This record gives sequence, structure tokens and C-alpha cells, in this order.
Amino acid sequence: MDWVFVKDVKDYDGKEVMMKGWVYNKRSSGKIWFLILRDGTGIIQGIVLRNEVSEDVFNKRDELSQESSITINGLIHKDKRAPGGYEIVIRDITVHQIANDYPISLKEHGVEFLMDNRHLWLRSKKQWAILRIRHAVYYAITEYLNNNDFIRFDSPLLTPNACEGTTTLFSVPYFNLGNAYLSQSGQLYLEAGIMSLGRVYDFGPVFRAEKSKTRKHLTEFWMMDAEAAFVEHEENMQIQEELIRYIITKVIDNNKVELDIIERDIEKLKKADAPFKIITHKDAVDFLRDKGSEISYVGDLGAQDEVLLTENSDVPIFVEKWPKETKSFYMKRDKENPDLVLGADLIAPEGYGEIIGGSQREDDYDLLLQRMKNDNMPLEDYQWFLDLRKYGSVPHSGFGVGLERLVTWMAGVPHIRETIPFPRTIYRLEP
RNA sequence: UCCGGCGUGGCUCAAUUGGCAGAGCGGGUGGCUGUUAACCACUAGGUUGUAGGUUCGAGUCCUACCGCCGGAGCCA
Repeated sequence: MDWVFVKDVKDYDGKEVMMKGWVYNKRSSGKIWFLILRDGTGIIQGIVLRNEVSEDVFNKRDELSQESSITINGLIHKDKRAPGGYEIVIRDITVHQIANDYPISLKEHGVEFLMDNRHLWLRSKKQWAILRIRHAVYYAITEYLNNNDFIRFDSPLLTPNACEGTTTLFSVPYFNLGNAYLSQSGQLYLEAGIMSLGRVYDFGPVFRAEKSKTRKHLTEFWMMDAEAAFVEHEENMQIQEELIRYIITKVIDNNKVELDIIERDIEKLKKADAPFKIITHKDAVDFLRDKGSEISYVGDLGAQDEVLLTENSDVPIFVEKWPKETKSFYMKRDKENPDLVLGADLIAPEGYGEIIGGSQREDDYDLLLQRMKNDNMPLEDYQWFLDLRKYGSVPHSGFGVGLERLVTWMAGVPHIRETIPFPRTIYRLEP
């Protein structure tokens, strides 16, 4: 007898199959009872009829509790009354283990309780859907990059210093060499990679010891950094737009079930798959001040500013050409105005905030050195980075995508903590 | 770190003016042949976050601490 996954039952209508999984729920109605089985690929309703199975199998009703692990045999058939359109008429049930006192019921729970039980909460339908969308987003990103000649180039996670000077770092003891720091971005290493491979990306966890406590922050999150030689500011934004629109179409096409479970408004995602807007930082500040924001011309956008800026836009918005003081030392200055840098942040619609930060990089040795001196950076630690401007320097650009931010937007969930299996935040390290 | 809010059975919440701590879910027992977070009946389950204080009397008022939630800043 074939072992069949829930996702494939439509191919087995009228056939006897075996299924393996966990009891999601059960409902009893006297001489008939329903067993809701989940198997990782989906959920299916099983039906047990008193006069069609042995007494032993029928009485499993009283024994099986939520999340008990089982193997069942039965007949797949189409039935409008079944959620999902198919159900399995159960002939036999083999119990692997009876789960006692599973803490998470199908009713409502509080955030703290669910987070304390994150290892079990992952099994819930909504979490299942979000994690599958996470996978789809991850897969679409690598697929796009692969199709566009980017080579995976893994940056180190243990680094001797900060890639971006200001932010707080997690430090770990490192043998006789003092402290190492957990990477907050592999970007600088990617800049070395492009001089070998042309276009590269890394994709992995990065760490920020910021004391941020918002619905958009994790201390450990996954970032895809891409970098490309001979690509300048405008083209850099084009690549980002293509990438994001590719992800949107893939998620809409392949994750209808998941989007439905989490009640995502798919129309909003569809509308975002259109040419993105580009606005300069100065025009953005003008616009925001006009709307009543007290934002400064030399500051970053606040959370409220991001909402205001995108509230009437169906598509993400690039905010480009920032005052050089507000951005990192490695960004290339705008030829037309040396007080600005050729950086762009991509702000997602619906208030989901910044999902990409990118820029053309400074490729002139002297200008870069001057900028690093101004920031009092330890030049000896960055000699290798300066070398890249000494031996065949070229114009180049790159950007970093926050995976969880992107998933939060795609899935339309209110908090980033649900978009990663085991979130790490300022106040939570467990489970 | 700052501002605001909340801590009551395993879970989610009620408790009027300071006056007998209660319900739903989950657990247990029984019932029901098409349920959709099924339903019905019965049942067990409590040092109201901790430590003080006010009061005849505190879940409720006051103080401190702890924990959590929401927001801000910083950022992806």
C-alpha cells in the first residue's frame, strides 16, 4: 500500500493508501467520528465508521489525543463536506505514541505562552503556513540570483571587527586572538568576492546586539547580501526591483493554500508587482513634513514616516540619495552633490517598513580612505578592504535583503517573531 | 533604555462601589451516524506574579520588585 502525503491525495481518489502524521483534532458523533490528521504537507479529515472497522479501531477515539503520532490506512475519496475536498475513510490505525497533555489547544493563547512553547507552536496551522512561505521566499531569492549569474559566496560569521562601525556587536572569546564578533553583514567580504566572480551573494544569519524592541527587529536574522561588479546605482535598484517582483509572483503562484490560511490579502501583493517608485531622500522629507512629520533633513526615517510615505502606494518605494552623514562610510558619493551618497532603501507598502538597504560603493581609494579616517576607523583592520580599491578597482554596487522582514510583508503577519522558527529578541533566548 | 498597559485554575478571560473567586476551552465520565476550533449533560481543578502596607474586610486601593505586552529610538 502506498504511503501518500496529504498534498497528493487528489491523485489517489478511490485508492487505498497509508498516511503518517499527527492527530490535529478529533470530533466524535456517536457511531461516527472524525480524525483530523496533519502530516507536514497538509491537513486531511479522516472518518471512522462504527460498522466498517473493528471495535478496537473504533475505540481508538477515546485513546487518541491531540498530537498523538499515528499511521492510518484507508480509502481516499472526494467529499464536499470535507475541508480540502478530500477525506480518508479509515480502515486501520496504528499508534506510534499517545501525546499526553499537549499544551496548545485550538483555542486562543497569549503571546508569552506561545513563545514559551515555540517548539510546539510551530505545529499550528498558521505557523506552518508562515514557515512554508518563508521557505518559498528563500527559494525564490536563490532561484532569481542563480538565474542572473550570481554565485554563492559565503562570508564568514566570525569577524575581527564591525562591518558598519556604529551598531552594537555580539562578541565571543577567540583563542589567543582576543574577541571575535558575530557578523552583522557579509557585505565587505562580498566586495572582495566580486573581483573574482563578478556577481556574488551570501545568505545566512547575521547578528545585531541592538536593544531594539519592536515588531520589526530580531537580534539574529537571515540576510541575503548581493554584490555586483560594474553595476551602478540605477541598475542596482533595477536588480532589486526585479528580485522582489520575482518573489511576489512565485509566492502568489505557489502558496495559495498558505496565503489563504493566514488570510493574506492577495490583491495587495498582486498590486505590488508593478514598477516601483523612486524618490530622493530630500523629496521624501519634503513630502513627510508636508504631511505633518517632524522629520529632519539629515535623519533616518522613523516608523511613522515609513507608514506615511507608503500609505497611498501599492508598490514599494526606493528612497535614494541620502545625506552622507546618515549612511555608512562605504557608500559612493553622488557626483552631482558630494553631500549625498548613492544609497537607496526600499520601503515595503502597507507599513511593513524597510526590506532592503543598498548602495553603489565607493571605489576611489583616496575618497574611501578619507571617509574612514573621518569615522576614526581602525585602518589596519581594513587594509584588505582598501586593497580592493588598489588592484583593479571598478564601479560596483550591492544590497542586503532582510529575509524575515520580507516574509512578514509577504505573509502579512503583524510581528516578525512568527517568521523565523526560533526567534531571538532582546528579551528572549529560549527555546 | 524611555513612555504606556497588563499579571486571577493547564490555556483564554470574567468578578459591579473594597464585601461568598466564576465561565469557556483543555482533562475525566456519559450521550449523539456528517462533524467543520462540532455539540449536550455531569465532574475534578485556585496561596489571584512576589514582598510589604492601608482597611472590620483587598483579585480590586498604595509602595517596591519581577515578568510580559504595545509603542519610541536604532536598523534589514
